[in-house]
Amino acid sequence: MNNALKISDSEWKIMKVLWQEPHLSLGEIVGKLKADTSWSSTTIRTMIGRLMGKGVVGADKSHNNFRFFPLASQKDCQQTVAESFVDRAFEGSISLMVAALLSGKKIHQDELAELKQIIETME
Amino acid sequence: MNNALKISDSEWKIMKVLWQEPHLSLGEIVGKLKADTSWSSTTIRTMIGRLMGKGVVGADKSHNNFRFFPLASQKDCQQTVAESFVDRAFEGSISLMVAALLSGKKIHQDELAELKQIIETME
DNA sequence: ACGTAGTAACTACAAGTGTAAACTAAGAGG
DNA sequence: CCTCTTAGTTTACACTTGTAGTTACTACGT
Repeated sequence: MNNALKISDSEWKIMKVLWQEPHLSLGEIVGKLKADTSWSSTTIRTMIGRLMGKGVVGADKSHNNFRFFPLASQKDCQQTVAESFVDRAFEGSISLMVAALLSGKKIHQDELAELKQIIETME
Repeated sequence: MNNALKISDSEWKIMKVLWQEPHLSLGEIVGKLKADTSWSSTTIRTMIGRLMGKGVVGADKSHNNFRFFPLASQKDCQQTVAESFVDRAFEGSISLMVAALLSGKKIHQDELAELKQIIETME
């Protein structure tokens, strides 16, 4: 995912399913997505095709049908999009973004603790 | 900006100019954008029109031409987009996102210090 | 009064996104 | 062997985004 490819919102949902469990068939992906979307299987298939076109999803046809799997790791994709997001909306400043997020209403105390820990393990 | 409006990448650049200095004419906006884009003035005008359509930019026609100004504050917009971004890419976990960002190569020590401070002033 | 510069307003158009129907092939079950 | 279910493939279509040309207006300076 070094290439600056754009994964759209909807496509991202499919990637999440695949990251969580690779090598799924179309039907299985549809099943997993039933929960948060009401996309038809052809819709999902279209998006998988686009993701393959973007080189972030691969397919292998073992038996009769394809099984799809991610070609880019979630970590890499997350990092890439996070960086470009921070650049675009916060001039690259992580702290500005965190400040904006923390100023929003509901910050769990846990979240703060975790954050603190991450930063400490970092330096 | 409570409405979940989408401001596209390019539009965002225009908003930034307007946030930095409101009440600019088209020509002035074009001037400010010369630095990082090579958009023609009609292109910019088109985007301003779209932003007005989305209700995030207003115009007042004082003399002969319009002066544009933001109707949504940068803070609000940043918070909105940051929240939706974290939700989409990191399941809402700020710490996950920060971890991803910090694991990227170049983290300035300053950045870390600032972050730490933000978190401390927070609890 | 007239050209010029800056704008407004309208139109355009390709690529990307969201969403899916339709048609087809092919294995699974009876 | 025939039908049903699943999946693959093709085609579609509206909306958004990026990008801009064209045409018409209007104040401003000469």
